[in-house]
Amino acid sequence: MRIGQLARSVGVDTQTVRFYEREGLLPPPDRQDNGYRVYTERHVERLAFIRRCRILELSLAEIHELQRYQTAPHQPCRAINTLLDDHITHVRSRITDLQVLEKQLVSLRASCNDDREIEACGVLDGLSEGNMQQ
Amino acid sequence: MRIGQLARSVGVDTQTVRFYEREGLLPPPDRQDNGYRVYTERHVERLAFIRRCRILELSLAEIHELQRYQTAPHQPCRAINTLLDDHITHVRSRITDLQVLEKQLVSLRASCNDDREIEACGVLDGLSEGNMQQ
DNA sequence: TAAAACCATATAGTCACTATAAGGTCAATA
DNA sequence: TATTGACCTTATAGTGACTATATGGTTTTA
Repeated sequence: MRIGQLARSVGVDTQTVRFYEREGLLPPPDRQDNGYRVYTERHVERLAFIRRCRILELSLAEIHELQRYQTAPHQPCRAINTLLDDHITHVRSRITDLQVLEKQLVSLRASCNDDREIEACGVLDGLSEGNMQQ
Repeated sequence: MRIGQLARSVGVDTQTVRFYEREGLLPPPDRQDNGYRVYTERHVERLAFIRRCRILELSLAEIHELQRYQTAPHQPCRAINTLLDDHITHVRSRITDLQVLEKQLVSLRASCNDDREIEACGVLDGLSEGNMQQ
């Protein structure tokens, strides 16, 4: 299978596939005589793994770490669970941050309506004066 | 006032101040004979405005747009409100995405405990098998 | 046979900084 | 006086995860 078919089958761009290879996330495949990359089912699985991790917004470094664990099947899996726990913590903290942000934005928005001149705009005023509760 | 004092007074790095100048967000200040930048109160206000916008996670492009509006004080301010509404929409949609993500991660995490071998790790298994509900 | 679709590499751009290198300026101290 | 330290300058590269572009070779299809 060539790079286009691999990419389509997993739903990424061919550029992204080459990028993952450069980053060491996807093993370099064999080449045809013309230099074209030839992929196997193993590559499809490996790329699909990366894609699923990315959908969960794991970083490439975290995916790398997971791949390293896969090469030591008889080690305890605590590190994997920890990695996921840390990621969950990260996601939750980002949600909290954004919820605070949303409140601030909504409150700022409430300080104006559409029928003013820019000079009197409550939003611009709120951004200009320092009465923001950090 | 020199760049260090300006930066400290607003809580950013001097590099960031120069970066904003290059990006056209902060007007180029006068220079001393030795080439040092000299800032005024106006610059402090301008930088503080940028900083407050950044705390609300407005992009530099959006901040630029707001600054353009400021130069036309008698135009109606609807565009400003719209910019903020769009940003609120963006933040809300990101929150929703992350909440979905969190559920998926927690469910994945529940499929394992710390006492297994990597080979049998529920988390790794969940990432490897394609039974993810997108 | 020619066009379309595919493949290759290399390089630059995105965003908002942050880090590093290499050097000039200035005031206070040894 | 020399030197240390804190400041300032510019230029360039790195971050993360791609995405876009340029340039050219190969294969497939009409």
